[in-house]
Amino acid sequence: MTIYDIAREAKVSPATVSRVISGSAKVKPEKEKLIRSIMSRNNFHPNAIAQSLIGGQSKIIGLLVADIRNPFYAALSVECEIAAKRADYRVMLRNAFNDDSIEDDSLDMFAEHRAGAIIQIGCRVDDLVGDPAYATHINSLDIPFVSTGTLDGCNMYTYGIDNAACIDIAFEYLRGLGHRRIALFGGRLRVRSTYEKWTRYIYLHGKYGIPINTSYVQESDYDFNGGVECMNRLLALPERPTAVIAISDHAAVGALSAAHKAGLSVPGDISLISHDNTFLTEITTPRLTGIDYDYEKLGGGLVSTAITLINKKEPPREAFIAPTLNIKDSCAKI
Amino acid sequence: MTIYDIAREAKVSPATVSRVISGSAKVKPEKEKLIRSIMSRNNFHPNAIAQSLIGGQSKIIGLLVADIRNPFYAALSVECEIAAKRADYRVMLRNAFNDDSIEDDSLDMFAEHRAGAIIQIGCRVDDLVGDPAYATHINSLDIPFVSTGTLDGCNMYTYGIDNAACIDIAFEYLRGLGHRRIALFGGRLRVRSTYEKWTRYIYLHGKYGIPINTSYVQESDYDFNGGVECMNRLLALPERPTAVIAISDHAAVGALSAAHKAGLSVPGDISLISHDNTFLTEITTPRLTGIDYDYEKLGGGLVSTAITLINKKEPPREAFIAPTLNIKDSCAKI
DNA sequence: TCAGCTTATGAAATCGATTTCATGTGTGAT
DNA sequence: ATCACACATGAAATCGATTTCATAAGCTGA
Repeated sequence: MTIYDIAREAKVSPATVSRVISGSAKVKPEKEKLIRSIMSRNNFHPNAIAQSLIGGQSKIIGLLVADIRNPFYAALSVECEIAAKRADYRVMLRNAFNDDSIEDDSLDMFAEHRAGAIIQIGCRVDDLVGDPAYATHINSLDIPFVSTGTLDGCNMYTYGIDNAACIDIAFEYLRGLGHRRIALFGGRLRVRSTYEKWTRYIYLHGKYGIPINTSYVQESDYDFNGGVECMNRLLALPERPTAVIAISDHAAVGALSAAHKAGLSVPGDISLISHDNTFLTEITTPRLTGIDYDYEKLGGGLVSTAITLINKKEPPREAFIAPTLNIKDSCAKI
Repeated sequence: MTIYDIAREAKVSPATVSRVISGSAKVKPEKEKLIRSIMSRNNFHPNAIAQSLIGGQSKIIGLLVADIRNPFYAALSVECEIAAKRADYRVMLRNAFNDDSIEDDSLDMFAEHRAGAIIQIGCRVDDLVGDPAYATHINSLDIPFVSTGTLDGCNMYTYGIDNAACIDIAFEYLRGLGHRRIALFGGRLRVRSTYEKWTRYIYLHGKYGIPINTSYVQESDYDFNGGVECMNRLLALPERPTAVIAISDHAAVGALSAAHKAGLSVPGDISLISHDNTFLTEITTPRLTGIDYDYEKLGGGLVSTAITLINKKEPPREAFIAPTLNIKDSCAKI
């Protein structure tokens, strides 16, 4: 069933059918009614491929995430999908698994499908020291590129999270509860968002005249075992912290588990504050207090930036949403 | 950059360039070398849209899941994506969120993009009493349809999990540990997979002459709170079970939390066995023993069934993979 | 009633690759 | 030397929608 079949049945030209579908020009009401009835009777759906071919691009947004099994990416990708749908776009999802070749391959795949825009969350766009080859690759595609992160030398747009504000909120909250020995863990400093958090963490120590204990910053993978390892190292210190800031929920859950295993109570013996506020924070005991993001706003912002670019308008180069504090049960006064 | 540009530069016809790209016919080695060098120098990628238009269908498999934020669906969709890529197909993902209208809309969207096949996991294909309208909708698309579940009246193929075997394994394991008062919870009986588990659960009671306590089957949503509620109900019974089988990890985590809150030790006071073996089973204390699936095989089977159908071959109407037991720390001898 | 407009519509080109069909070239057999 | 056949290649049609351009029909006002 194509517009030609419909045109024949309605005794009009394919052009007229097309005009009814796209609403690009007026068609006599009786004809329109007839065409619409034939379309619905035959359950006709216009061929998106043919539409894309003539339009030069498809109504697809390529979405490249590090790993959808990570609840943070899952939550964000769902919001992107919903926002895209509202604008009549679809999402083509790929997982990069921190594998550079998959990342490159995904870009090419999006290009082959003539994606209108590409959104990337995680992997090489998060590196503090960007890979120039990857930036060149992205630039060569000539497809609008949007990310929560930044890649130097790349013609891209950022819609992300204010990382410094995350630490401000967490730090001030813990300080208000009386904590002075505060640790930061569960990420890699070579990742820009983590580096920015670390920078702010140091800055705040200076601001309040709190001496810095270099052992209080512990690097690890962003997962359960990373959290376990960091917490074990922190607990082994001669003067252990009274509060810890985890950079991801996944690592926070590991840290909580390690604390429990060491016989410590959270928040009785040590306070724990996390980032991301995924469902993981609800399934632990105690539930995890943490930095929360407006996922709908973040996903919506990424998508609307992408669509603005598709429409040849100029969105802000950079935008950062303000995080909030979601107080649950894992922090206490000292 | 199109095949015409390349043809002009190589002083050949577009047809020859196409033959090099698709390998559909022999081209003189020198010409082929020249064409390839021009393609790579210009970073050329064939327009997948044009290829799809002439081919009548795209190399896209539509993947419809209930909610990617559920770790079970995330794990499975990742495997589908990997398997699809191996066959040079891409996945277009949609979340249905148990909303019938989104489910219908997703089918239409896949049809508009001329997906070669559709794979659905969860939602209406899991209903014990299928929706005939949905079956009609699927049939009308004339696109191969594959699912882990079954929908009566629908021309579809099933590649799923042997649900009865799941219960066999869990039940036998608990029986071997000495348990006789075994509960089943964390799902809805109107969902076929859950119903099949429940049926087998009853059957096994008959087989071993164990009296059935109807309060030992507790229905709930497949999430944390569902698990909490079920466990609270089970613990309030005059004769509470010594072991419980959860139908999903998410509910199991809730049940564990509720047991802890009630001051019970797992597995000291009550044994807990789960299904899915997602990463959630690793982040609880104790880690959860449970029924495990070979996700790679399951995802691969769904995709290869789909691709077999795309290639006009006939795969098995139904196939079920055998689950296994993954013993961790949440079950003990009575 | 007719010039001058607006409005509705169809014919045909277009997007970029694939594929069929026809043709020209080269090879080997007789 | 000639015929037959394999092989490489180009011209042109094709997929299904959109869009431009031209034209016919309908309307307005002098």
